[in-house]
Amino acid sequence: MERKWEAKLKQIEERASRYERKPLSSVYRPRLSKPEEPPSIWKLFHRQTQAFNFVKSCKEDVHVFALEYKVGDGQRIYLVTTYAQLWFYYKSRMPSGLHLAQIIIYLWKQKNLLHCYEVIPENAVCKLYFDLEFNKLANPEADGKKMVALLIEHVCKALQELYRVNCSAEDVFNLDSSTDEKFSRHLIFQLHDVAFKDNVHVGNFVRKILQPAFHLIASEDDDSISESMGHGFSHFPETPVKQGISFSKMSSDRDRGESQTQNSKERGRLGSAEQSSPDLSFLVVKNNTGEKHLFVDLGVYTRNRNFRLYKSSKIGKQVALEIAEDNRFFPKQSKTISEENQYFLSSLVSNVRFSDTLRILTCDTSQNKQKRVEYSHSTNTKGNIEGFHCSPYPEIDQFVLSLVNKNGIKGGIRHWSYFFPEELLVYDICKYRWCENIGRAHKSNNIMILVDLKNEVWYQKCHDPVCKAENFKSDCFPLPAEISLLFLFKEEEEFTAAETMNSDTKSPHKPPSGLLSEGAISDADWDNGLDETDFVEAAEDAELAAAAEHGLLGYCSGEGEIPDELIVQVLQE
DNA sequence: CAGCGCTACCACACCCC
DNA sequence: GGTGTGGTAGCG
Repeated sequence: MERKWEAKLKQIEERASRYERKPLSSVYRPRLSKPEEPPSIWKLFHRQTQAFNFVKSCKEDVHVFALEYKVGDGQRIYLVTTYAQLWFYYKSRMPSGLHLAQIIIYLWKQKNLLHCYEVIPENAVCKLYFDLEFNKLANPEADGKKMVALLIEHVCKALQELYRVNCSAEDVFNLDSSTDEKFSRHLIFQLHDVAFKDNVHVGNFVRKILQPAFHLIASEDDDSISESMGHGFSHFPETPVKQGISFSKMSSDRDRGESQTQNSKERGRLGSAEQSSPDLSFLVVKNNTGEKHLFVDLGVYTRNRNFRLYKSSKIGKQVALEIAEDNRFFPKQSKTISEENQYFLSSLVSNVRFSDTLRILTCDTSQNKQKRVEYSHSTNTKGNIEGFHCSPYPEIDQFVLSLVNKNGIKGGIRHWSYFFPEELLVYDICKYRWCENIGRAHKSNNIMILVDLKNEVWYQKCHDPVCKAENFKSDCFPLPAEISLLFLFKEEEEFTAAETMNSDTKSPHKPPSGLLSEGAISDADWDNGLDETDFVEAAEDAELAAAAEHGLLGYCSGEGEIPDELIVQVLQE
């Protein structure tokens, strides 16, 4: 494979020098992609923050992926694209009807997607996921499949007890990346209309429900396992603690006869209410130095965690994540999306489908709970969220503040609530009491501003008993376009449309234009970001882009040649 | 020219018995 | 010896 690419590289270099000798003419030719087609986005960045900044500036539903590109020190670059486009290049089958130039681009992109990771953005809603592993040689008696099944059972029970969420092994996408030496799995839970607030909350949840297992590895000697189980800990203690902290805390609690700390008090209280701890001894494995560890890797719940994609391998390794033998999750059949694509989409941790009934689960640590009183967001029993001062929608907060800062009165947001089914943000306003109903400010009652995200309007109500009695609601006013969130949902539709276009069922003779054409340009565009010092390069890029327009986009006219130096440049990176 | 976000670990200072 | 801090190698 490597040799083939070296040969290809040489070929491309030769062609590049040909172009240097005989440059392309600069006749303008409009691009072929039709306006209604989804725009192509394929941008590479050296820095993660640049990639995320680009995502922010981008109207389309794009995501950040990390590509490993150098063997050894795990160096990564960041790709921003849509799920649909990524899948187009990612899937192994070569689409028919491509020109040579397009095939080269296709192959280049595909080669660079072999070691591809999803970046799970911090503060982004995501699925529940697990990274599981143990060394087979150090644990000859361990039955990996059985351990996975027991873990899933335990997690489902916990979801039911803590959040009243129903699920089973059929909702768990089970991916295998095992080798002869290592048992390795990824589990991605496909909960219906339920997701976690972000992956830090997922981590808190996982630590919380695995806490009974921490005692088992905290003990130095092997035979104290059964003894340390009998302390009456609850199934899912109130205060999830970090693994590292919990070790020392637990052991010191035990040493002191366990009574003083708040933690142990809580455990005692809850412990008496619950039955004895579940037996999580199946989670304890040994590493190659013989130390006890958990089967569950707790290090994968950090901010912007890179999580390897379905069908990707680590650089320098052969084994990719594939559907496990004992996987029991099967995506819904779709006419427009291939089964493989469905699996791919299901494997993405931050690919959460929005719906009217989406419930966002949270799980805080005890430390964060204190902070939360100050910043205050909380999920009530219905799964709606509320808080003080600022909502998760800063743009809307700003807009609401602009409404209540008028005529020298400085209004503020006292409290907000978000109602999922209605997609309604309710702001309790302070200091600004102007009421449309009475045409003046109330003397002692506050008003509310309601933002209806579904219908993209806002209106005013108030707490005054008289206004309330007549169920007063002001006229609706449209939200300013820039804060309208409808695009979010529109994009869901667009995304589906894009899927349809790129699906395997599409006419084999028509390559998804737009994807290839613009992608070719963006490839060279190692986004220099806002680095003005690079204008020389930028000028070169512009030339190359022009070249690309002549060559690559000509898949109908058939005269196209690849803007080679561009690809050579990228390949050499 | 160019990854990121941690945790475990170590060295050291400071404190108290 | 216990505890807190600050810097860093190295893991995931």
